[in-house]
Amino acid sequence: MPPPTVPFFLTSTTLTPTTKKPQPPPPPCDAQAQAAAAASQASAASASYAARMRLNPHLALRLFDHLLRSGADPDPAAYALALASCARGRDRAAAAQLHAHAAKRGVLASHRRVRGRLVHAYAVCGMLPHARRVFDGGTDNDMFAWNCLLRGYAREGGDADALHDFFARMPSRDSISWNTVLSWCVANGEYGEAIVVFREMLVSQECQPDRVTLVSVVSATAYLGAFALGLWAHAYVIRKGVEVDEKLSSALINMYSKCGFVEGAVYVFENTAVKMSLDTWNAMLVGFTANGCSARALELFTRMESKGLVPNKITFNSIVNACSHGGLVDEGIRYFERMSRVYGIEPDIAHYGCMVDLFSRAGLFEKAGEIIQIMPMEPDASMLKALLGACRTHKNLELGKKVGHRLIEAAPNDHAGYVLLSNIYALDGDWGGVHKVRKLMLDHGVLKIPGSSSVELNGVIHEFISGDKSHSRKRDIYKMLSEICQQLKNTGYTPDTSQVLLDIDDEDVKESSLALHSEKLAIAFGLISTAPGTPIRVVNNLRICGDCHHAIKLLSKIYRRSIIVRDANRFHHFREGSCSCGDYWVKSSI
DNA sequence: CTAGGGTTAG
Repeated sequence: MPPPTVPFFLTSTTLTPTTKKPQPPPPPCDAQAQAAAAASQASAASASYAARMRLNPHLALRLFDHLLRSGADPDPAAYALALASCARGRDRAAAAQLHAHAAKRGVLASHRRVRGRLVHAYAVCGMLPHARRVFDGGTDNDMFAWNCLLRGYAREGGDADALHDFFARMPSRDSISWNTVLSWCVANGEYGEAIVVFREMLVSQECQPDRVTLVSVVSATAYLGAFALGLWAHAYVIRKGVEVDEKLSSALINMYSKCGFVEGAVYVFENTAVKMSLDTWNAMLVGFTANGCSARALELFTRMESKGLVPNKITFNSIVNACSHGGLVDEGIRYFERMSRVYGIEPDIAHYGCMVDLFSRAGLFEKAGEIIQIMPMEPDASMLKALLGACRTHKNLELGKKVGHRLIEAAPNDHAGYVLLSNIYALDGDWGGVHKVRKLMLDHGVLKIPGSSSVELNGVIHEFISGDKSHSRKRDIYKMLSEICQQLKNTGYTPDTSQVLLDIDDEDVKESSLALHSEKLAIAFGLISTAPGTPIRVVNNLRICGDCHHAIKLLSKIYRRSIIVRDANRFHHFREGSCSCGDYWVKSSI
């Protein structure tokens, strides 16, 4: 809801509510009379209206306006309450007006609580320079003001250096200060940094980490796929008796899911004593879906409904995707229809995208086309990507070429369209087409993203890129790699060079470029640095390529290891020569 | 009831 451009308390002379939906509890039945009463009793009375003012920001500002109009001299508490309302209603203009009043009456200089609230209001309204000026006008700022300003620096689009600088200059930091920085790290993709900051927090001994701290830390380990760190964080929670509420339990479920350890997620889900929110259920559902446990996802959905929980958009997105993954076309249609019929949720583009994915993955391209026809919006790039991927899998070359060109038009800077389209031409044996696409890609200045894979060992993350020679154990790794290649050849495996899209004519070079894919390097490293039988967990930045997928299936059998690869968006649990994805998610190399 | 919390397919 956009904030009104002019504050109510300066423009309106009546007290007719302008908000369509007053927040519960309802506003007082006779607001006008109360406001008049408030005005007549002047500042002494303002505190007695505190409770009511807190409930409704707009009313609070109107009451304050009446105080001013009556010529009263509002006390600091009245300013503080009115400013809190500005903060809640994100009312920039009102904050500025109150600032002017408070400054004129000298309240600002003498009352740090008023100053703190003003810093707060400006910070949450995205007016950092204003917040800074008010803050700098005081000499006795409290932790509240410091933390509010810190939050202002941590806002979206803020300057990271300025944030860190301000944090470092704080005279002292409490858990809220640390948590503000940690959540900034997670929100800005600085997951490794989050771990570093958390370590600094522990070392500083300034304060105890709490459940909010742990949400950020656990989430960072989830993104990194840093399983040992994630386990350590969960152990820390248990050891220190950190309270696990529904947000922390969701984060833990998410962490175990994103590390490919579904049973860990289930453990947290089933054993968390707190009342679980819909988000907790959704986290578990997403965990099952991403790990290819379609049947368990469907069961969980049934359990949700029998408990009387009301599923939301995310629930349906996830459940339709579980159907898509499991090839359960009819069930997917049923859930999609149930969403709007039973729960009144209008499908958004993501839901239509899931349906296109569901149909096209199953080879039902006419059905996928119907969805695109009936939906009230234009297909987006991700929908075209799903469709195009399926065209490749099902060798629907004619449709694939059309969709491919459309995708490149829609997302010219995304390498996915070029890669998929050139795969389609390659399948058709149309090498001229392949080269044209490659040229198009170069013309647009689109770069291939280098593949990278990481393995965690004793809490340290070892990252490899294709053909990487920088690791300290590179000699051992490459020795292992050539042993691996030999073992693979003994089983009759031949490298699948058909979709290597480099401009390479020499088959040998193509083969060796495949052999040096980052996931193979990571697995070679995993095999030589962990005890026999230990599962190897690999985190990939891209989708796994078809050749690696085939090779890793064999390796899991040859070396009797379970190998868990987290891809750009899914998991592959390799065990005894097969993969949990049922070969449904394999993509070509790039 | 003064500040800090993640999650949605491909």
